Amino acid sequence: MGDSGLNVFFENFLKKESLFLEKKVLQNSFIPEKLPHREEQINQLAHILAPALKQERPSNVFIYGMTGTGKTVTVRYTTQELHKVATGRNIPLEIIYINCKINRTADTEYRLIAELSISLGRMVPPTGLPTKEIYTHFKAALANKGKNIIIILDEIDHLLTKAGDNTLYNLLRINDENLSNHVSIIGISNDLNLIEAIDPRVKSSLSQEEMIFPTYNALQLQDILRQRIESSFKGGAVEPGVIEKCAALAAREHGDARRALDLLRVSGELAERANAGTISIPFLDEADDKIDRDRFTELVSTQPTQQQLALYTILSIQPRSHSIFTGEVYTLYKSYCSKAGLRPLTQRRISDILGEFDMLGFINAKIISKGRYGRMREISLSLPPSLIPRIKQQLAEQLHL
DNA sequence: AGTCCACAGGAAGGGCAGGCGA
DNA sequence: TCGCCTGCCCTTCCTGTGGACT
Repeated sequence: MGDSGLNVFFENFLKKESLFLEKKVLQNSFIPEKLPHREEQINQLAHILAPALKQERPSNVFIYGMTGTGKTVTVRYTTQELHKVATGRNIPLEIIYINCKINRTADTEYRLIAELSISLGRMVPPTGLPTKEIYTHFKAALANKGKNIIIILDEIDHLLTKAGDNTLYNLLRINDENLSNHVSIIGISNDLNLIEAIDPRVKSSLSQEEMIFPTYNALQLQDILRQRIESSFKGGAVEPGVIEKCAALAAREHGDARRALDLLRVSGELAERANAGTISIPFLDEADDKIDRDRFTELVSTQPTQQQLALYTILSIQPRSHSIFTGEVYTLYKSYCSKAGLRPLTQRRISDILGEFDMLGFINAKIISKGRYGRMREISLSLPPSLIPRIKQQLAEQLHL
């Protein structure tokens, strides 16, 4: 495309009518005015938090549910409403939301406490101080506020794996020594197993109240989609049948509302790019592919070199249909290392990396015993098969293999 | 009943980078 | 600028273990 060609393209781009009214309605940070099929949970949470309005300390809450079951949005919605009422009546109330997964803001004890202190308006260095010191800052910041404070720890399972339950234990104990204000904690997690494994003292304290969010079924997802479509797309932009299919695709993945909204948004973008006047089912299918593809290629390309090499090793074994075990991966990994001119990591480390891959959803690792012939991980790929050649290719290029 | 394989995964610590105060 | 602290990645050394084999 020459200069003038580009020019025409941009001009046309501007002239083109968008299918979207407000795209942000489909983003998962958006908090709608109504949350269909979550009335009960909102109600329950409201009951738990209401004492804050009377300057009493609400119970800690532990919320569990799969991804896309509306945990975060329900909590944000409810606390937002609570905050509105409190502000209207001059009741001191502070609500801090922290996603323990984003930007590594809270994957260590230090960073979490630093982040909390900053949220309370106290500047602290992002690293460098002894952990004890940072608690002193945090307590000082709390003392300044002298009111009810609700801390929302989203993806708290991430905090637990990274920082350990000691962090949470220390945080939960803040109330014991600090009388001028009340700290309540809302923990949100999508991994129930992990919570079962934590220190019982932490568990009982954190889950004074427990809420479990059920997954949405296809019909409920349809309601959610209809509600969002109303304000996100122009009238008639979405063809009949798209909502139903979109809900069905998302319901296939344990009723994930986030997935449903992403699907709709991406198919809208694809339709726009193709100059189609409406969103039809083929765009939806394309979006379904694209979302998987983007998620994994992004994840793979941002892995450190050694991790990439380990993944490449697994991918290159995979075409053979027999199951793969740790030993085979490690042996082959070492040979690829010499090929790529890298010093191989120890088996111990690779073992951990395989564990990370399991967590990331690249592989499915199961520990099995072959009796006399040892105990090891049985590895199968959980990447979408259609993506494997593409990812392998991408890794080969990045690793110069 | 006991052995022993081939790892899993815990504990401790080394080395390094980034950020701090002095 | 230096020494110091911490988190992170990694190694070393270690103990634990399900079940086929003897």
